[in-house]
Amino acid sequence: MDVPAPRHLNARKRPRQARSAVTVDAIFEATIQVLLAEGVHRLTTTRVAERAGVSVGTMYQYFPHKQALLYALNERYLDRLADRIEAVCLSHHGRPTAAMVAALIEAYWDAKTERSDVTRVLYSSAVELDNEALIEAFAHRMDKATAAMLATAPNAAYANLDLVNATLLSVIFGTVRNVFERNLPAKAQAAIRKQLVAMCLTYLEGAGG
Amino acid sequence: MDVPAPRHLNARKRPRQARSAVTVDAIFEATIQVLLAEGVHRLTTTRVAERAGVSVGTMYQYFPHKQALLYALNERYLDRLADRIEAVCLSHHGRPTAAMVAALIEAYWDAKTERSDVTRVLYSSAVELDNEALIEAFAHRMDKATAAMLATAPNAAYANLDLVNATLLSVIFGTVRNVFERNLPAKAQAAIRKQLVAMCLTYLEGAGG
DNA sequence: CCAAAACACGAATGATCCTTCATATATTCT
DNA sequence: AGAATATATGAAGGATCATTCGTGTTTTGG
Repeated sequence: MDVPAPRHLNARKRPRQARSAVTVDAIFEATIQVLLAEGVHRLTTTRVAERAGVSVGTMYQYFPHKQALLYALNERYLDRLADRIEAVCLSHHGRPTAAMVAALIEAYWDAKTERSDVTRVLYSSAVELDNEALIEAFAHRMDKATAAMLATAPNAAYANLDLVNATLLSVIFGTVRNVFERNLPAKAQAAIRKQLVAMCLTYLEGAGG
Repeated sequence: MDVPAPRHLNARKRPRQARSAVTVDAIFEATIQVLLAEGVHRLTTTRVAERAGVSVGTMYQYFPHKQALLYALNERYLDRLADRIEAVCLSHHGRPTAAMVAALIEAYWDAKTERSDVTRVLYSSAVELDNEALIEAFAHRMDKATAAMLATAPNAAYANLDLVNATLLSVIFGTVRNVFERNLPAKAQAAIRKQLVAMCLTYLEGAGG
C-alpha cells in the first residue's frame, strides 16, 4: 500500500543491514505461527519473539508496540494479495468478459482458500486494529485493476463502469468471505463458486459488457 | 438457535426470578455499551458489571466466564436477526420473485445497517469465539426460510433450488458485509444495493424463477 | 412466618502481559 | 584498527484482568 500508516503505527526504525531484514521477516512468520497455534488472545510479544528466535527487545526495535506489528503484518498480506490480483487482471486485458470474470474469481478465491487457516487468523488479528486505511488502499488498487481490465473487453460499452465495477468487487469479495466463514464442505464451495461466476457474467453482460 | 451450545459455554444457571432476568438483560446491554465505548480489548468483566449496575460476582452467577457471556450475546443477536428475516420471508410467500428478492435484501441490509456500530462490535466480539455452531444454526434457519419462500413464487421451477438458494444467500450476506466493512458513503452503499437487487433477480430468473 | 433457595456483593488472589532500559555484540565506514 | 552505528539481549517494572469465595440480602413456598 502506498498510503502512509497512522503515525502511531509506524515502525520505529527500518532495517538497514541484511541480518535485520531477516529478523523482521522471521518476526512476521513467527507471528503467523503463534496465531495459528495459539490464537489472537494468546499472541504475546514474548511468544512471538521466542518463536522467531530473537528477544523481545529486538522486536521492539522494529515495532513500537504490538499493534504496529499486527498492522505491518496485515499490510504485508494485503500488498501481496493485491500484487497477485493485479497480475491476473493485467494478463487478461483484451480477453472476453467471460474469461475475465472467471479468472478474477479464481484468483481471489484461490488466494483466500489455499491457506484458509492463515486467512482466518489474519482476519482475527485485524480486529481492533485501525486498519481502515489499509483496507481502503487495497480496495482502491483492486478497483483500478479490474476497471482497467473490464474497459479492454471486446464489445464492452458500460454505461457506468465505476458502479458496475464496484458492485462486482463487493459481490465477489463478500461472497468468498461468506462461503469461507461458513466453512462449507469443499464440494459445496465449488458449486457456489461456479454459480457465482455465472451470476457475475450475466450481470456484466446485462450491464453492457 | 435450537442447537446446544458447546458444554463449556453453557450458562452456570438460568434466571428463575424476575429480578435476575432483568439482571441478565442489563448485563447483555452493558456488554454492548462497553464494546462500543472501549472496544474488545478493554472489555473486562468488571467494566461490564459496573456498567450493568451489578457486581462481578453476580455476572459469574449466570456466565461461567467471559467467553460464555460473549457466546450468549451473539446467540441472542443472531436469534433476533433470524426472527426478523424469517418474518419477512413468510410475509412474501406467493409474491413475485422480484418482490421476494427486494424484500430479502432490504430486510438483511437494514438489520445490519441501522445500528452499524453495534453490528461492528458484535463481529469483533465473535472473533476467537467457538461460535461455528451459532453460525451454522443461523445459516440453516435462513436456508429454510428463503427456500420455502422461493418455492412459492408464481411460475417458479428451479432445477436445483438448494444450490440456487445457497448461492443467493452467500452472495447477499457476503456483499452486505463487504460493503459494510469498507464503510462506503451512504450514497455508494445505496447504489450498490440497488445493483445487487437487480443482479440477484436476474440470477433467479435465469435459474428458473 | 420461617426455612430454604435464589440472588447479590466485592476484596483478594494469582496469573499474564506489554514495554523499557542498561548492557553487550556485530557491522560498517574512514 | 578504531570510532560510529546498527543490532541484539532479557530481567524487571508496572499495570491489567479473570475468577473465586465467604458473606450478606431478598424472594419463594409451605
